[in-house]
Amino acid sequence: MKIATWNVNSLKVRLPHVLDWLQQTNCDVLGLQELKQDNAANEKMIEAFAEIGYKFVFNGQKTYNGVALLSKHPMENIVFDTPNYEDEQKRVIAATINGVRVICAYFVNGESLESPKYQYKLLWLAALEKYVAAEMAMHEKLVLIGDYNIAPEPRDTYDASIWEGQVLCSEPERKSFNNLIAMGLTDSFRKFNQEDRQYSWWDYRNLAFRKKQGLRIDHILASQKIMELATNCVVDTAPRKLERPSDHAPVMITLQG
DNA sequence: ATGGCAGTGCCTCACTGA
Repeated sequence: MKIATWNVNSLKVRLPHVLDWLQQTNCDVLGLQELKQDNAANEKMIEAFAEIGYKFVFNGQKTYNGVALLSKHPMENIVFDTPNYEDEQKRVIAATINGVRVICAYFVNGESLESPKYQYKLLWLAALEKYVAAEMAMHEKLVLIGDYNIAPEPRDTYDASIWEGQVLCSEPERKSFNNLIAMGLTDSFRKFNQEDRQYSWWDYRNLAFRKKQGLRIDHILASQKIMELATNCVVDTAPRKLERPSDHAPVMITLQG
């Protein structure tokens, strides 16, 4: 079983990339972020995904945010948004697939430490932590996948002298990431890859991708029962090389069985 | 080679992203 996450930065623009990637990887489950379209537009894409064998459930809004799950297998107990947290922004969707609880999230960016959006980020993170803790108690097999907008360590940025202490790398954000780890989740990518310069996002500007100037901010955190089945976790940079790419690359975990 | 983004929408600018 393969489970992946991908911030597509507009599903309208990236639909061909997503369709091709699903067919090439034969991925079982793909969580999407930043669809940037409302559910009326999402509904019009159900058929395109069905034609290649994927079910499509979504939590969309116009212009901003929006998340979805694509799956070859039935999706059960679909939950939209973070329970017990009022949020106009559509950032979370969850489902159980083949006995695995999959929570797909588009974490708040935060803009800068001085921004009101940063305060929103910290409150949003606190609510997500509570939600994940409750889900962990109910599901032994669980993955929290998505665009975290958090680089967990200095080596997850192309230049720590620029990024340390800044948004995406601040102590409170990393504390929240580590709170998730403390719950029993594992940063699955680092279980299999300890190399430096491993990123999942590259700025469109300044030839950042070619210069390998990126950040590792898209993650698959997995429970112990999932890690026991995991054989690999990779960032697939191939879609970032296509014409009109998303600025993020997909991250995919492979499980045996 | 000195590069100067990309997406959306009340669309030729403003806003957001990371």
